[in-house]
Amino acid sequence: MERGSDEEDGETSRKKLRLSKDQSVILEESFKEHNTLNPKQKLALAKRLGLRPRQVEVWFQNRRARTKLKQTEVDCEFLKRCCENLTEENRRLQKEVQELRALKLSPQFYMQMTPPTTLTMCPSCERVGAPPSSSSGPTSTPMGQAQPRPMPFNLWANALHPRS
DNA sequence: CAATGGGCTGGAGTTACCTCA
DNA sequence: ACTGAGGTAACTCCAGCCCAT
Repeated sequence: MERGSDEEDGETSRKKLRLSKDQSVILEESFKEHNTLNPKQKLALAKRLGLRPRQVEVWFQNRRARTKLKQTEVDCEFLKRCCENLTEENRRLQKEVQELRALKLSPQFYMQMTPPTTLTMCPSCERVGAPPSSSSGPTSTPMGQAQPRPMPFNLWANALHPRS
């Protein structure tokens, strides 16, 4: 790698060059095609832009860094939304647990209550809390009635495809 | 075949300069 | 005119890879 190259052609201080609009456009286009350059491509691009190969190299390094930073921000937003969804889901489940506990304590109301929200119909088998046809295995629960509960929604899928 | 040293490259972090509100 | 913030070109340092010895 070229090091300390800013004093070539007698310029001792590092002068900051502002790339022209055209140069930026060409660099961006090139970056879209491939975000790294082999030495040949670098040389050709530098020649085309009237820049030193080192400048092209630096531009690509910085561009990759910017891309990564942006992606990190996007990922961060994504995780934040996941967290919010999970918090909300947790709140709901806590509430449901409370309701179920209340039901257990007062069985006289049991028959009048509508089923709790998370005991909704399984989208695949279309049953409400019914056991699978085969006998219950080692996963059967103490109550003997709890079933594998269908997931209300897929958090990751929701976060990934919020509009679908 | 494994070890080693040198050259090259990319990533991460930083600095210096420029622009603009 | 001055200033602080943000953007970015250019830098340093380091790690990883490849290749010749």
